[in-house]
Amino acid sequence: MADFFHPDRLQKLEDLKASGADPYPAQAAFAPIDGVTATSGPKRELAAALLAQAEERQGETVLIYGRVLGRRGYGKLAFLDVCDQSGRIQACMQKDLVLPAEFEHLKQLNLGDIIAVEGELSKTKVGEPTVFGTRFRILTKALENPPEKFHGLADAELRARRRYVDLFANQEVRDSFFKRSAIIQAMREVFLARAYTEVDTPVLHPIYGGANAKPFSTHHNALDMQLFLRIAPELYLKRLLVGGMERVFEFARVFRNEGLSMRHNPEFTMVEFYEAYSDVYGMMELTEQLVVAAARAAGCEQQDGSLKTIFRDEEFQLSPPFARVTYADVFLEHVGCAATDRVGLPAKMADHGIQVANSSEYAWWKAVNDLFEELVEPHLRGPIFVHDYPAAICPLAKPLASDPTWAGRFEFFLGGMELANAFSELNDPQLQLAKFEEQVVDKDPESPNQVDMDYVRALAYGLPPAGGCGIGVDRLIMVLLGKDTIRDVLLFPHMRPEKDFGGAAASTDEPLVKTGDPS
RNA sequence: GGGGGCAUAACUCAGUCGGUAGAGUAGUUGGCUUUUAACCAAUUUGUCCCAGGUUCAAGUCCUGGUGCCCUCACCA
Repeated sequence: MADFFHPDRLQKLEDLKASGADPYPAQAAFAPIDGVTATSGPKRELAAALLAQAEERQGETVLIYGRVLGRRGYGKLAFLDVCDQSGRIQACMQKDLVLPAEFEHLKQLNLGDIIAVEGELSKTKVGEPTVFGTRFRILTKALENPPEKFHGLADAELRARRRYVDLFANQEVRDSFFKRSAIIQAMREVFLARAYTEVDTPVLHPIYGGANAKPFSTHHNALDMQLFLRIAPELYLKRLLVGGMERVFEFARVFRNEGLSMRHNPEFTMVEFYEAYSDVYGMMELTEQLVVAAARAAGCEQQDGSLKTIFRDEEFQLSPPFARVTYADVFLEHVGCAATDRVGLPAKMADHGIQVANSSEYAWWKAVNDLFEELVEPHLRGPIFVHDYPAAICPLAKPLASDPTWAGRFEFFLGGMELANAFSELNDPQLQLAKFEEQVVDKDPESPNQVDMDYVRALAYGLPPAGGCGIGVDRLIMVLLGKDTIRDVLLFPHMRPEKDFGGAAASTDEPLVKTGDPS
C-alpha cells in the first residue's frame, strides 16, 4: 500500500477538475444551460420503474442517477450500465445528442463512478429500453475499483467487511436486506393492529438478567459504576406491564459475550413482546401470526397460497396452524422414558455423558433438559411449539396450576433452531425472589450477577397475569430467506478489526494514508 | 478450545519436478455510432499473508505466527 488511492484514478480526477467540472458536486441537478433556469426539469427516476414502464413512457425525457458498473464504448457512442437501488438500466451516450462539453467527460469516467443522465427513454435496435442521454454529469468520482464485473466479489470475508461493495455489486444482496426490513415492518404491523405499543428500554443494565448468557461489561465514568450491555430486555418490559402499559413490544438489539458461529453473532436482534391478561398460549397464537406475516413479507407465498421456505436443503411448510406438543409427550417419544422418571433417567443420562451437577432440583432438571436437547431437539424440524417446560429450569415462568412440576412456557422450533421462547409470566414476587436467589447462589457466570431487587419490588406492586415472548429475528430471517449463515442477514456482522486499518488495534500515531516512501 | 483446509495483481484465478511471477477482468493509450462479460491493437501494476529455517536457489519444502473458511465443542 505505497499509495492508498490509485494514481490512475487521481489523474482522472485532476483531468475532470481541469475541465472545470466539480468531481463531487453538492447538487445532483444539472446546471442551467445558457442562463435558462432548470427548475422545471424531470424528476429523478428509478431504473426498475423505468424498465417496467418502458412501453407507455417511450419518448419521455427522464433523469436517472446511479453507479456505472458496465461500459461498452465506441468512438462517438457509449453504452453505460447505470445501477441504482432498484436495479440496472442502460444509458446510451451519443456524441451528436449530448452537449459536447459533457460528452468529453466520458473520457474521465471510470467504472464505479456515480453519474446523472438526462435524456429520452427509448429502445435500441435490439429492443432494450435505454435512456439516450442529452445531458451527462459525473456526480461522484470513485477512486477505488469496483469488483470484477463477471464474478463480482466472491471472497466471503471481503463481502462482509466491505458490505458497501457487496451491496452495490450484487442486486440479490440488496434484495435480501430490503426483505429483512420488510419482514420486520410486517411484524411491527401485526403488533400495531393488536393495539401494542412500541417502546425503547435501556441497553445499559446495572444488573444483567432475563436470559442466561455472558454479558459485555462496560463502565460509566461519571457514576463510577459497572454496567452491562443487555442480554435481554425482558425485565424492563415487564416493569412496563406493572406500570399499566398493557401491550408492549421492542425490537431489541441484545449483546451476548459468546462465540461466533453460523447462527451466533455477539449482537443480534430479538423482538420481545408482553401482553397483560394473556398467557403462554395466547403468545403461541400471536407468534404463529407473526411468523406467517413475516413469511409473506419474505416472499414465501406460493401460487396455491401456501407458505413455504427452503432452508439448508430442507423444505418447511409455514402454513398455519403449527404443530403443538407438550414437553412431556415429546420427551417420552424420543427418549423412551418419562421426563419425570427419576428411576429410569439416570441410565439414559449416563449413556450420553450427562451428569447431574449437584443435589439441587435445578441441577437435576438441567440434566433432564440436556437429555432433551441431545435426543429431542434434533427431531424438531418445525414449525412446532413445544410447551409446558419443567418449572425448575424456568425462573421467569409461572408454574401450571394443574401441576407445578411444569411451567407455562413454550419454545418454538423451525429449521432445526430454537426461534422463540415464551412464558406465562411469573408474577408472584416471593416465588420470583426465591428463584433469583437460587440463581445467584449457583454462581454460574451466565446467571444474573445479583438479585434484581427493583424488579422484585415492581412485582410486589402487582404484575397482571401476562404472556410474554421473544423471537430471534435474525434466525427467523435466515430461515425465511434460505440463508445458511447469520452473517448473510446482518448488514455488518462482527469481524475482527482489519489489520493496520482502524479498530482499536491500530490506534497508533501512524497516519492512515502513507503519501510517499522515500526508499 | 480441538481437528481439517485456504492465503499469489484492485477483482476472479492459474503457477508442473524447488530454478527467480502468469491469464482474464479492471486501469492506461489508440481505433470503432447499437453493445449486453462488446470487439481489435498496444500497455501498467506484485511485501506470492508475516517471521524464521532447509537449499546454490523457496510462491512451491519445514517450523512458528496471523487472518479467513469448514467441522466438532460451547452457546435458553
